[in-house]
Amino acid sequence: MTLMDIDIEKALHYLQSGDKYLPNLSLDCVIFGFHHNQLKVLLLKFKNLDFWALPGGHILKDEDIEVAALRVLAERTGLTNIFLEQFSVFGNLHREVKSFMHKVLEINQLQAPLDCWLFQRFVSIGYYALVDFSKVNPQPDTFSEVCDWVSLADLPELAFDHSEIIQKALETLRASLDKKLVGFNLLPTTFTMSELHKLYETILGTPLRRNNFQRKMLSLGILERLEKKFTGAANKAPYLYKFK
Amino acid sequence: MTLMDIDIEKALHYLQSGDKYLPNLSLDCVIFGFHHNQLKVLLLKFKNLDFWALPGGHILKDEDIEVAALRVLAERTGLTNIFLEQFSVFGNLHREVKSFMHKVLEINQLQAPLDCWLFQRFVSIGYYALVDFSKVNPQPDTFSEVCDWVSLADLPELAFDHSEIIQKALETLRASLDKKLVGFNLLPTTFTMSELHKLYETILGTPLRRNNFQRKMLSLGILERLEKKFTGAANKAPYLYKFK
DNA sequence: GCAAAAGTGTTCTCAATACACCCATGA
DNA sequence: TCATGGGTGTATTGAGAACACTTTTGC
Repeated sequence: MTLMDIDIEKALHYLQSGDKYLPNLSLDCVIFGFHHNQLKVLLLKFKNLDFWALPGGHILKDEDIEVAALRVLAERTGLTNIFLEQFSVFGNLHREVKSFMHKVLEINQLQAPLDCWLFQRFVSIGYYALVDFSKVNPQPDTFSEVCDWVSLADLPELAFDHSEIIQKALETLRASLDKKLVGFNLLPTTFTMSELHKLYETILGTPLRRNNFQRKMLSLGILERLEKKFTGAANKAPYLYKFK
Repeated sequence: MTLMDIDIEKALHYLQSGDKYLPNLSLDCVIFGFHHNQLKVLLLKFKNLDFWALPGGHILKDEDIEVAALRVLAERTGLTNIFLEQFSVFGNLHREVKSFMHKVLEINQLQAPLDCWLFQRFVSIGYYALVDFSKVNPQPDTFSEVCDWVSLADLPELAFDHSEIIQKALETLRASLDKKLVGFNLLPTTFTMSELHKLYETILGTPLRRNNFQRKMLSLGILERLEKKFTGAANKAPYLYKFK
């Protein structure tokens, strides 16, 4: 097995940068996107390990926690101005961060003292973000070889307790969909009713009657109807809408 | 002005116990109770200062965060087995914990080094708890002279950002009332429909039709009707109910 | 003309609302 | 017998579900 190189200098710098951040605290971002009628999350694959993980990070000592989350999001997606919401804190004693970190360092042949800050207990603040899939430019970090979208229906093996975190994020998203109308953050600025319909069906995991869905959405008074969109398909051209 | 004494030994011990806890992390508990048709929260009044605050605490290095919250609740109420839910994290850079701590120590003539752990930045995890008012036995802590119920409609001046925390807790409670049926945790094991009705009206802040409310509750199938309760009042005796 | 998908109309159902009425209780 | 609050009956309303139908588009 050949190993992927990691940037040793960057890695060592990271291992020694514990005093920049609030200790014992981390944050994990569940970044949702919608593409090809599938709900996806942006994940990182560790170099030389068959584990994926959520984009995450730490909070600078003089940084708002929300600003820290936005910073992490910007680093992984290239985007600013992202819809973002805190949804839960994961503070179990047995989150098993330490053993994963050991694996990551070992496989990459990095030495770290036993009292390295990364082996501490971490209480993690969970954020979920909704982005326009087409605008994202995924960027791996030092310890990951890939940063890519993964379908929620087909998640790989995840490190830490990140499966649980994604599950909880999804539940929060579902609950907020009707109540706070957050779904539009997953679409481009203009979209067809059919696209919105598919989005709702996918997130909620249940079929919704096309015609009733349309009436419901229109009755909310939050959509502005624009020109028609001619796709070349042999059917009536749908209107484009934008969110008011 | 005469000062209330504080237990110097306990206070000093507390000032030096920073290494027991996860640094930069705290938790605040919004404990709701219902009494005399009013929604109340349990607050502490600082000794020799005109500020009140939420019961709070820190997380031991080898303690689950939820266990820590239950420990704080037990210390202030004498109760175990409390309904408890995490609702938000407060991590603003400018929470201004430090200046309040200075005031508290100064007025009580306690010396603390400038690098004392209490002057750190704190990210605080907010929990709300619902308790049976009649079962609570409020216990002040070292730095407080009073631990008592305060009506939400009549809050005193609060330390830190505790007003904001209470507000957010109330919003969460309102949203959870119908969805998760958590309200019963605020009542004794048996109660009349009228009591439940008043509870809902008080929490939601809106009048609810008595008869429709009754039908709605009964139709949920979560109440068990028990014997009648004869109060001595000149009217039909209401049934007692208990939550299934 | 035809298939495919978009858009709208109409009925039905059920729960929430609003109103009315009867019942038990103690003074 | 009366006032008071508890409990139930019933008509009305409105939102959502289920059905049908018309319209537009490219082949």
